[in-house]
Amino acid sequence: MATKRERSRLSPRKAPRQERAAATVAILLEAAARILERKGLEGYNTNAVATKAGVSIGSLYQYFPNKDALTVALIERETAQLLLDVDAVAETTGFIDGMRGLVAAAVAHQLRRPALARCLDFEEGRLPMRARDMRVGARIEGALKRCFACADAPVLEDMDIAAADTLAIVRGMVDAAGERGEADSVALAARVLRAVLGYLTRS
Amino acid sequence: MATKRERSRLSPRKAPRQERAAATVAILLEAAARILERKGLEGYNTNAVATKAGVSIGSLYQYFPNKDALTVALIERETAQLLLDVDAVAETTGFIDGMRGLVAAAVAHQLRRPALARCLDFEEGRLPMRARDMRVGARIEGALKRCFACADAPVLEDMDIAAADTLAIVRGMVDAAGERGEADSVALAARVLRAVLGYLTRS
DNA sequence: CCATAATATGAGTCATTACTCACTTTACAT
DNA sequence: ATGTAAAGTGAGTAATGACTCATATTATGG
Repeated sequence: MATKRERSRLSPRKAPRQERAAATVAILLEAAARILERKGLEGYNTNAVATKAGVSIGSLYQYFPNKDALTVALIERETAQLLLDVDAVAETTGFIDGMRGLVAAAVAHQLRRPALARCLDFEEGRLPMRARDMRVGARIEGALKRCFACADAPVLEDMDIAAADTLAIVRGMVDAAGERGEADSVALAARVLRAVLGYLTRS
Repeated sequence: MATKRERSRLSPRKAPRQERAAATVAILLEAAARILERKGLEGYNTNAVATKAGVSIGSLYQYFPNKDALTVALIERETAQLLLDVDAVAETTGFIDGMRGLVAAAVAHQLRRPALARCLDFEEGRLPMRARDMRVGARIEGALKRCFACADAPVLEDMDIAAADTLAIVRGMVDAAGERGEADSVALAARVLRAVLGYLTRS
């Protein structure tokens, strides 16, 4: 971590106008992802990203004003599908089905690229991301609370705490599973659902 | 992260012989802890640690051959009490009491210095620590499995998976609680125990 | 074609940081 | 007292890594 210069801008420097530029941005993001999952935060630096992308360091800084902006863009790319899945659960009616859907979405997300997800989770905690409401965790908590409001949901003392705990259980379990290389998402989702329902329904 | 030199030695360079030296080592470790919990991994560097400790950088390297060795020593200092507590549970007889004891130990550990524990957890995953068996997680899993073997324990399909999942649930919940500043360890321990027992006893 | 904007390049700059070493100071044993 | 080993010092070294900028190449509209 050399140079602690401006780190205020987190949004992209400029949008790519031509298809060529869009491709460059995509390649840069994928290179960043690969480095993070292979070398971890330790080996994650902009020079390495540019090299791995086969793009000059100057091009990287055409689109991202600084390293954190690149990280944020990657977080957004990685969580896009998860957020779609989470929002889709809003359509579901019923407590159990809702919970099953949310758990399945979280498991699928984390098992897609476990090491990457873990690094980005850590970075998200450090970055001054835009409004808390936009953060992935907060949006999942919102979906959880909607499930808790279903007619067939168990009675809960404090929905906020229940949502936070549920999210923590899911994150903890899928994170650990990803780390030890577990790949069977069906079995994992079943166990996570068991833990979550056990927590929520136990008197 | 400048210089990627020798990082093989993880044990202290030499033991302090005089009381003065032992004090210096202790001060260095505490300075490292404070920096980690205030500035995170980002601001954690040996020069800063030495300065905060009011000790010269040279002295730091008298006792720690490299930065990782310092981190490892800090991990050992921080987890010492936890491991004592975990081993003490071995005396307990009975499944429920054993689980209660383990959960209480984990909660107490993480709430002691939440931000620090989180950083060290992350670092432990990266460091080539001595034998897996020595790692904190592995030792807790061992204690869990001993609980699972109690006569009054629920029947479990796969103890290894159950232990790993249980540890993940505990870690996830206490980690999240620490992050959002929850301080009531009794309430937290109760909820964690509920989650764990819910997971283990649900058919 | 040509003008202009968009995109791409990469050597170079400068701050940061892990770590060394020649040296001084302090404590202890005899 | 004094020799010796332990402890402490901090300026300095070299590597690293974020980021700039002058310049070159490519695309697009007229």
